[in-house]
Amino acid sequence: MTIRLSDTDHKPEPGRCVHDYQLHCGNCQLNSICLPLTLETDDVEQLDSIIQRSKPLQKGQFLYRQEDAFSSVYAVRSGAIKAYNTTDDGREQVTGFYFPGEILGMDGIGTNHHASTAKALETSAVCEIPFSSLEKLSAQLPSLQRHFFQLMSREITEDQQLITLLSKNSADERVASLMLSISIRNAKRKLSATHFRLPMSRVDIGNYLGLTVETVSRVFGRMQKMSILSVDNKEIEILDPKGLQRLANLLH
Amino acid sequence: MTIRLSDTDHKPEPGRCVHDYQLHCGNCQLNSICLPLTLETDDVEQLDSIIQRSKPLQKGQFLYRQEDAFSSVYAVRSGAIKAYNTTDDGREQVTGFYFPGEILGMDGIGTNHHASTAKALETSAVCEIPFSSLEKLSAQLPSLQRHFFQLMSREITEDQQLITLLSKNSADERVASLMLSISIRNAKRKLSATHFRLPMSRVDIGNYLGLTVETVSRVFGRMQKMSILSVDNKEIEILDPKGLQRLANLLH
DNA sequence: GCCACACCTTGACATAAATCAAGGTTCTGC
DNA sequence: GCAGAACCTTGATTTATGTCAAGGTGTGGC
Repeated sequence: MTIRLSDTDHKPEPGRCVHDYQLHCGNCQLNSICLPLTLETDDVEQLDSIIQRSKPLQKGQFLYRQEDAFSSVYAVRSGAIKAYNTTDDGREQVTGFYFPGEILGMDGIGTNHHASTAKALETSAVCEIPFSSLEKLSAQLPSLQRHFFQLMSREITEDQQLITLLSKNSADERVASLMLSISIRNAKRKLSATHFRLPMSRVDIGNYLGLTVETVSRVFGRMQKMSILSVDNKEIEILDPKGLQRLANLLH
Repeated sequence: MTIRLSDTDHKPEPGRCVHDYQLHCGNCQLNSICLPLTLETDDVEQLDSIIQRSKPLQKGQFLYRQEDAFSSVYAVRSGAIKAYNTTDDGREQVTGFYFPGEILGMDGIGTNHHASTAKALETSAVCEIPFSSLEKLSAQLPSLQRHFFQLMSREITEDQQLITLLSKNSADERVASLMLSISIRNAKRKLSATHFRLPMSRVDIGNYLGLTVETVSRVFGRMQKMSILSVDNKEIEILDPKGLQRLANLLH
């Protein structure tokens, strides 16, 4: 259960693909949805130089824990991470799922301590971006400063959409919205928008959406019966995208 | 229903207090909880020079509306503002109440359009902070950049706390938490932590907390019966702070 | 290849909060 | 100071989702 981020003695095995460890922002396929988005080539190199890449996290390992001192934000390179809060009375609330190209950890900036715990849902690689370096570089590169402000702002609007979902929508609408969100985010990464494997358990989905496992399971059952989804354990196929949007209440 | 922010021909009436219109960040009593928090005297003056103050908003007037082009963030100087999202199907979700010293409008940075509508709950004065100026100044003043990153981060963690509240807590716990939040924010402004007037309606409270008006009203009734609160319409007195914390589930 | 455990599904029942309904109170404009 | 509107309260009833319970399925370790 050790965090391996600082482990640097990794030697690529002969004959094994090592591109993960030679990756730079400039040639990363995710850079169109990640931090370097709006940067010029020279600026990307500067950003690249502050980013630390490391060995992948295994399923169940922690990227950071609630109350840990905050020092970096992280970009997911591969895999999937869940972030969750633990309340005083020990209950957990999943606040987000992070897929490749997405940034997490910004909730620690305000207090210098992480306000949530981040855990790998499957084997995942992340880029660590030391915040102090990011701050300095941001002051020099207006487009980076702007971009980071925008990322944080988007995190705010996404949280507010989740607030609305939890407060106003039925179990079916919530699950449909999550499936659509994952579908859209897959499409952005040039993956199938209609056929994917969920990295998280039903418990995690329920926790994120404010529902019990049983309810999530029943909703999947109903959607399957309505031929909107085909659900085979964690394999999801969206059979009727319009129907799913209608269920999510996104189609007038 | 006009927004009066750009109205500048105000002439102080003789014998009427005009200090609102001569206020600077340097002498503002709220500056310990507002933007200038960590700035040196010279820097405060620079910040002060970009801030636009204006005539107060009357109750019901809009500071900005969802979809409006984003150009500024706002600090509340007096009164109270509510922010809410309107969904595609016309339902509203209150995402926050903003009191003096608090900053709103940051949800517009990500897309250059406001993601919510901000409406005055009572006569309110605000300071308008043009974002382009704030960005430029932030690049020059590291402590301002840091402070603004922190403000956005705190907005994220607060939204995540609301997510947890909506997802995991009962009606009583939600209402108790809101009362405590208002009490704590009042204390920060050197106002009474135990006796205050709610600027928002029961409908707004219910909307914010994901409850109906009837439920909110019944919860207040119950708390009154338990001698935790004294509720006289919008006048609230916290009779038993410990009891309220226990109800909010914040006391082990 | 099998055991154990975590994960998922389905059914029966309980319940918190929503909905529906009616009446009371407070505020606002004239 | 009055009329109308907006706001708030309280009661009776319904309902979506939670809880409890039991059994099925997939998966990783040995």
